[in-house]
Amino acid sequence: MKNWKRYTITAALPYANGPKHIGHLAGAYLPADIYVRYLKANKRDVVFVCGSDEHGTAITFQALQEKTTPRAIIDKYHALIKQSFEQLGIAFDIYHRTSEPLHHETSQEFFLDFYNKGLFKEITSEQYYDEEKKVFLADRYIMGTCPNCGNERAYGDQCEKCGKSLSPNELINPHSTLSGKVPVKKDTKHWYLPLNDYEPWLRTWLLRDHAKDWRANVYGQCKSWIEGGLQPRAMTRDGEWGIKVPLKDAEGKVLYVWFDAPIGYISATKQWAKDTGNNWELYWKDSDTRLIHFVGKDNIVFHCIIFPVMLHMHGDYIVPDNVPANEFLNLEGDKMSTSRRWSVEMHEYLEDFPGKADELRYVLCSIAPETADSEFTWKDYKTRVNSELVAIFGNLVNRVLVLTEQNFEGKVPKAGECDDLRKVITEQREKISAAIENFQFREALTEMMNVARHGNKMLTEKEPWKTAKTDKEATAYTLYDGLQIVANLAILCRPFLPFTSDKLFAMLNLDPSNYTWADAGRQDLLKPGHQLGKAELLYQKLEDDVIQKQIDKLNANKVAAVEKEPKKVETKPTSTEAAKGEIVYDDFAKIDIRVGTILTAEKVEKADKLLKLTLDMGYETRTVVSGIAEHFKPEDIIGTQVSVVANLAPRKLRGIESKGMILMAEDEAGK
RNA sequence: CGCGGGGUGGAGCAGUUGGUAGCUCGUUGGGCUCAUAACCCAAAGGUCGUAGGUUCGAGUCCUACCCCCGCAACCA
Repeated sequence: MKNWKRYTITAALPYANGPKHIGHLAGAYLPADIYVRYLKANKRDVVFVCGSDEHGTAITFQALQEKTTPRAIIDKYHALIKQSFEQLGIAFDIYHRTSEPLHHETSQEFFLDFYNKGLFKEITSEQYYDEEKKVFLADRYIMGTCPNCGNERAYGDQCEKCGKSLSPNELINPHSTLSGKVPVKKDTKHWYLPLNDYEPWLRTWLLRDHAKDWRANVYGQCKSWIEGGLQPRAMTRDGEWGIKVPLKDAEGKVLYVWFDAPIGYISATKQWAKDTGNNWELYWKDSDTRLIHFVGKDNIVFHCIIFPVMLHMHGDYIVPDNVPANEFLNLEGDKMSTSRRWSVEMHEYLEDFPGKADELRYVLCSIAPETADSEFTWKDYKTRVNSELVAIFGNLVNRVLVLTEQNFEGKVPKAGECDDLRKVITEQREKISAAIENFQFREALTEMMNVARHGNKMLTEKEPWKTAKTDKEATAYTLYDGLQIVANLAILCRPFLPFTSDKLFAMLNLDPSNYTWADAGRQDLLKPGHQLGKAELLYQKLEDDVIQKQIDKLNANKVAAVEKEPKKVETKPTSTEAAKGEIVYDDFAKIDIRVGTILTAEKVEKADKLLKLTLDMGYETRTVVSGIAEHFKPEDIIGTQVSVVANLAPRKLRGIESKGMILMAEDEAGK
């Protein structure tokens, strides 16, 4: 393995158009932070950079819609996100922002370097332009009639109704979703990165040289992109919000946000170097520097293909040695989404669980989506905190300290010839190190917890509470070892649980800055006679009501989101099923039809036609499974009223109990 | 349609180069009582998506198929 002199660690720049949720945290920031803390505990030379990504059309459009300025939006969310990270212990060396002049300069230099070397391809094309709003329209902001199915609300990139991919040119009667006006076609010139020219280089660097050390999901994705044939990609956009293209004939054009965003890592490093008196170039241009990008799976292509190509094109820069991308973290069975309000935002968690950053870090690390999508549920959160963090880790610390308090007045007793802790803990330390270096943070966390498990086991075996009455010497030896385990835990848990580590050091009356990773395994971290600090509980057990409140909040958010934007799809009850033969009045009279409001709707797994609905019947809420998924999208029918056969016998459909039957249809008038 | 990832005991996950299927939680029984009813021990529980194939031997390699997630504005 290569002996790296220094490390440049990046975590994906959060897009400053809203708060960021715990999925983002689990995907990129937490693993990056654990890795960095581990490296720093090993006294490695490392810089950990991140910052807000503040450009891009989405922010412009959001400002238009909210009748505010892009600047107001980014200022608000930059501050919010930055503070959340701090409170969660994500210890960036610098959290920069792409709106800083330094970043604009750096990005423009990059652009000009490519331009002057003649590396860009200039391509002129026709694009739709909204004359009222004076903007070029992204495909998604154009709506029209689908040439395939006649749906009048098809988007410029795809018709949601028939699923066909479209280009804006195919739409019949296109109009701008911003102004409602008919857009005009205008010529526009852009600069393209000829990714295809670098395919041979990518094949060598990525497909050949990183076939073994990159994660399967990352490697597979990249391979698919490369083998699918790379296309030149526009690196500029029409617009006002962003970094100006530094050319004379480029009025009204800005750099594509994916051109400038990754350069944000470099700008941030420059700013950090300036602030701390370091040389930024060593961290980006020295071949002994290891560059690692922590991102989520949606960012793989940018960090594994586009940005490395840019760095390679420039010539002076190193390229990433690894991109340990995580998959997605789902929430209570559904994909997380800030806009749909189905998420746990970092700042909301911090408000609702003050002082519990480590609890979240622990849970997210133990369920991190390292190889596949994983799932966060509040019930699981509670279980992991209570039966692992509290019961195993917190409890061990507490019992050791309480016993020491009771028997030795809070002073470290004398050492004995007890177990060879040194060997056990050193072994664990090596396991944790190996796991972290392979980006297997879940595994690493488990091995850290095993140290605490070992401590609990030792106490049970030695029974110091019994020997205290008969053999004071034996008690001393046992508690001496117990205290050494706790001290070792303070070191070993530090990458994962930094706040806990600080508390532990304080409780042991030790200065954390005196200890490095290599000290883990020592059996003499605490000297006999050393006075310990005040013991306190590391964690509180979580009660059911706290968790239930979060679940209720989620469901309430879902309903609130529905009320905020009433849906246009209207439905009407019907019960005409004459084709199936007549029924007598008595049969009909048995049917108890009631009106219910759809609170939630979601696709049923493993079923194309089924939707799982939650209905508010007025007198109760009930779950109904209905075979309407081919005709209605879940989000479109939420909030609508439907007729329900309320006394239909409950029946299990795909494992979900359905209590009732929906009667719905839609006619031409939508009545 | 295609491409990438995944499909392992009740739940969440490990399984590196093929050689007796592991871990955490949960469940059951027992022990202990210093500790936040916490801790320790033991047991039950899996035909490793399906069907073929290669091999002395496959969760692990090959083929076909099924299911889930992603690849599509934004988004880890």
